[in-house]
Amino acid sequence: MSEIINKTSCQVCPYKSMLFQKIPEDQLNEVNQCKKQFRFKKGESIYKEGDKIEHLIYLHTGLIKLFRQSGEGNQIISIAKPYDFVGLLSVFSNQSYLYSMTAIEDSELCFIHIDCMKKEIKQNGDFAMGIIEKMSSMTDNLLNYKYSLSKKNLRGRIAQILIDFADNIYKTNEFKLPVSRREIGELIDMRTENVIRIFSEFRRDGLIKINGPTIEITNIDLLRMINEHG
Amino acid sequence: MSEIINKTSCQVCPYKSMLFQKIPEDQLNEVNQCKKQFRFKKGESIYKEGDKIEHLIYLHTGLIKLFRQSGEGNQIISIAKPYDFVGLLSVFSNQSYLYSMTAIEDSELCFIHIDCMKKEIKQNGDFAMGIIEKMSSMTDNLLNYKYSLSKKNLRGRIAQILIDFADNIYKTNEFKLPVSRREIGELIDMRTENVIRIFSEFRRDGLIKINGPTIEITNIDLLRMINEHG
DNA sequence: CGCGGCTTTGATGTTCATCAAGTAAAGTGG
DNA sequence: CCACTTTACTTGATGAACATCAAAGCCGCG
Repeated sequence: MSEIINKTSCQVCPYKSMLFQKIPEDQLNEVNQCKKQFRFKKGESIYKEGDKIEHLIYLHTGLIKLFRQSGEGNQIISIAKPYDFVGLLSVFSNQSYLYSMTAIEDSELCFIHIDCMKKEIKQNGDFAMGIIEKMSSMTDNLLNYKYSLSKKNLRGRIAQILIDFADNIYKTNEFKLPVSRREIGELIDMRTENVIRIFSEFRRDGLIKINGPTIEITNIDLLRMINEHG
Repeated sequence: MSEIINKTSCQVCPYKSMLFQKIPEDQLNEVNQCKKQFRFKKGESIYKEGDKIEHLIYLHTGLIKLFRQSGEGNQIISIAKPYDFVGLLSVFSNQSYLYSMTAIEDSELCFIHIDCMKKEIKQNGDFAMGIIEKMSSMTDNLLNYKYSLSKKNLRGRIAQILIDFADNIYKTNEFKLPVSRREIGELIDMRTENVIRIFSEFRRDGLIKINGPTIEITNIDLLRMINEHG
């Protein structure tokens, strides 16, 4: 089960976001009042599609998947990593969450009450502008990511996701995959069988090594080539 | 060539957006000072990818396509219709436009200087909150649209775009297509030949009539079925 | 008139989803 | 702790959907 943990005061929080740096001392105290910190274990559900939106979630450590149930089989929208505002893009236009969220690694999260955010936005123009800029760049990134995926063939998509894990999430060429083959398929829109097939192909061709759940990228240059030209 | 046209004062503008209704009289006068109105003819380019961002564009009448050049062949991101803020999603996080914009019908646009928008956001919390809500719902819609497209087969995609034109843009079952077959392909991610093939198929099956550039939907119920189940 | 762009149809090939079947790993209850 | 069930992983065979290639008609425009 998720557990509540002691609050770090925003003033000294090591995860203090660029955004909250724009808030003066006294207002930051208000934010402190309306936030809670939680720890979720790998596999635990944080919110489900349709739950009432009450908090904006800021991810300190861990990984969260955002996904949507669509008949048989889910669709993963994105994977949030530390310093991300999880689901920021839709919290301000909906009464309830459009996506479910589940921790895919042990995670620590800061829950900030949405009314508190709104109040802050209304009374602090710089903060509002910061939120807008953040939303704007998140949208750009998401669209870019999805568009570049949709143009690629299957090998190119697998290459992209491996590079993404190595470069942007784990910052190393050897890492433990936090998602199953099926989940990878749900994220980059292909069948589980083909995810496996191309992993095997990459292994045979010496691009990666697979040791149980851990992946080591052994030829990142070629992988980048496949990512670009796939 | 595009021509500048006389400004309507925001106070009495018939296109006055939900957003600007939140701005009090005196501040609205400031907005009036920093806006220009233009008329563009069908086919005219408004901005190109990479141009410096100086204005937020609000579409009064007409249609605008947002697209991106990607090597051979463009990719159409979306088609903006009256009362849309064109490109709102990325104007606040970039120095230059990520997408090109071209009028695909004769259009009238209101150009509001971006600095003016930012100033308004900072000094008016309700307005800021309005922009945030607008961005949030635009992102939701865009993602929904693209996801529902990507899951469909080609017939389903053509059905969706026809329904979209009929329901959301022209509000009638008979309309003149503002885009070529190739552009339709660029929007819903398929080859020109297949766009044509499926149009012909739909014509043979009595779903639509094609008279030169105009399309008449003759069996919208079946078209909706194909849209849902394709 | 001839050139280029848009449209159309047919033939062919590739990519990927689907189906099938089997192994390994991990959770479940007695 | 072991039988049992379920879930993840893996490989091969087949077929459907779609891209690609080719060729020709149409139309506007210089």
